Amino acid sequence: MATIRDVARHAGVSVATVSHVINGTQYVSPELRERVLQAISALKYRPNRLARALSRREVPLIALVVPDISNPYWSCLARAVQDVTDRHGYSVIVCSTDGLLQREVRFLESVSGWISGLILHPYHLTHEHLASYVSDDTAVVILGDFLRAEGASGNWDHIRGNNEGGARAAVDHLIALGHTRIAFIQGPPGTPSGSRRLAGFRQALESAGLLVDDSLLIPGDYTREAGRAGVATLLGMEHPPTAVFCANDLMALGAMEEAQRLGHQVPRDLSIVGFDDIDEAKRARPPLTTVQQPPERLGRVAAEALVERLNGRKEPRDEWLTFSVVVRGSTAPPVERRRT
Amino acid sequence: MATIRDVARHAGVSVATVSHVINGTQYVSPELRERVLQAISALKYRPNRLARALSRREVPLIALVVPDISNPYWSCLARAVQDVTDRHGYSVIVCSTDGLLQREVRFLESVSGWISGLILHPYHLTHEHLASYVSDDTAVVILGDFLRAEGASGNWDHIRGNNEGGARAAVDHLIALGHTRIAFIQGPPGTPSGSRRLAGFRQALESAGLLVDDSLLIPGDYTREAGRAGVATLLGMEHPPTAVFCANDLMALGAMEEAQRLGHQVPRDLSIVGFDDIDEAKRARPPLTTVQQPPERLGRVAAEALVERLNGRKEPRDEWLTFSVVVRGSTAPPVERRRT
DNA sequence: CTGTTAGCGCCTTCAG
DNA sequence: CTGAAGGCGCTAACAG
Repeated sequence: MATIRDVARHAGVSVATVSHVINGTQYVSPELRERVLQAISALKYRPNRLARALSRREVPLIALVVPDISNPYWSCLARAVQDVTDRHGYSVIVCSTDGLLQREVRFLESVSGWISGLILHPYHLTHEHLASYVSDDTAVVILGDFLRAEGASGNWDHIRGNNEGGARAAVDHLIALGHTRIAFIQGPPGTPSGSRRLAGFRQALESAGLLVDDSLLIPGDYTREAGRAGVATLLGMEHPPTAVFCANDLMALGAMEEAQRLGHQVPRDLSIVGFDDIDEAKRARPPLTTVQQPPERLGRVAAEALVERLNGRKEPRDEWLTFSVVVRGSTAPPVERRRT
Repeated sequence: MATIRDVARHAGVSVATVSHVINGTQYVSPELRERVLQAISALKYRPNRLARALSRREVPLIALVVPDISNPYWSCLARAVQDVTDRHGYSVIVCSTDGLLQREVRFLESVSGWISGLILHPYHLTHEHLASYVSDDTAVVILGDFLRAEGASGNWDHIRGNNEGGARAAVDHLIALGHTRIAFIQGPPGTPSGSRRLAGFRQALESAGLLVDDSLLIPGDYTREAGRAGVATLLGMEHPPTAVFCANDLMALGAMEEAQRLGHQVPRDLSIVGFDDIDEAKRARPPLTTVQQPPERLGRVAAEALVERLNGRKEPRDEWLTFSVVVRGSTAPPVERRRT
């Protein structure tokens, strides 16, 4: 590999001049510039990015850590992040942790020192982990709910949706339709978003004076298959629910497919509500009623916050994104009501 | 940030000694070693990985480029790759190109210089692109079919499955069951795997003396939704096929779901065959008959090839993985036959 | 065994 | 406007 010195020699100029024509850091006479350019292509010179980063003390790489990249919610968010950061000259390294603390930690460990910024949605990661694996000069944006220790050392941004409020609103919608026997297919146990959505579910029922039937609280993990399995369990019960709220769209979609496969009609026999509003939700048949909290927006906002911080902002930013319930075709009043 | 020099000063030793205790490159007396270790933790010293990489002339990062990370086939492969490379001290940067040449190129561009190895499954990328974006000292393993130009400069490894043979075998299975009207839901147009599987499909029909009905050649793009849409088209025809071969499992799964949703029974009314044997295939109802070419194996073999190359192997390696048809519950003789 | 020293490849003052 | 020289932080010979 040719070095900048080889180019300088070949062009008969100094390394400084070569550096200037490459980076446009200073005016160079057209003649010299031309000679340098020729030398560069003659030698197939490519600047060594490591050396450049070391010297400039900046790396054009940022990392994005999400729970499950095969979930369209996250792949969509990833794309949104890249759209923003690309424009500012940063490339993104994406990691899918599959909900495993070990992978969250391992990834941070492996990229630490190679990146100048980090966007992450922690599942199990705590404040301590973050503080110990991420150096202070790394810009950090946290996505979603995350326990921030008191007197936390990290100066990090924080962008989140309203999991509790969104869940409550979704269930309120079901209750308003007349449902009283409402099931919940949950998110992964122990995760912030999972427990907040569960809390919202409970609140909605309680403030409507309805009992929370624990047998209608089905475990899940945000995958399509969990939705399938969950709905199969529910529909096999003696007194199946008339509506089910799923902690995310992917499970709702799976639930809907499985319910239909088992010969039930949605929403006539079973109303289904999701959470997120991923792209597929509106294309499902029937289109899915869901809590809109689009990944594009979250990704964009997070990426913009990160770029700002990379550009020198110091004050931490803490932002709550709004949500709304989008009523589509997968919800309707329960059959009993209809017949009265 | 503390540097190695700060540590040396703090411990009252030379930088070389510090370097040696960090890297274990030479014996250091227990006493000094202890002093160094203390200095390190006192100063919260973390070696600068950039500087280390520059000096050692090796980067512990490799890149993996796949068409669509939200497809379980690829996320599974990614995991297999990481399992292997982790053990050898390399971290993996994954990129999903979404089948876009622009993204293939852009990613290569952005990681070039930051990685010491590369595993990729090109969709549109040509030999020239690769040669121009990847420096000669980068180890490269190519996955799948890829046109290798004559007199190619790149010294690259090549691991691939047998797309054509696998497709042919799958269709042969359908033919052996007695199907004569067989549809094909295709892969993304213009991609190597897509066209090879189509070729295999054609060959099977032709060597059985069956006509290829172009109206049964449905476009697809390896997504679940394409499978759904494709089967809906097919089942809406005047003379629907009795069997459909899908260019990958995800489409086959989508096709099966949609067929069932529309009230058809699989395999009684429609036999379905996939390609890949992803994890979900065996768990579908009915379990999917498919061409087994497991992503774990491909990922592992590719990663091992890369590591070997990183360790100095020079001769290019060119390997064809074997496949087999796994007959499960989604295929059966066509109804007409049964009744005779 | 330990310390000194010369790079790794690039950027960046700072004279001229 | 150009070039010489020092430094980014670390590793690796090579003396001692």
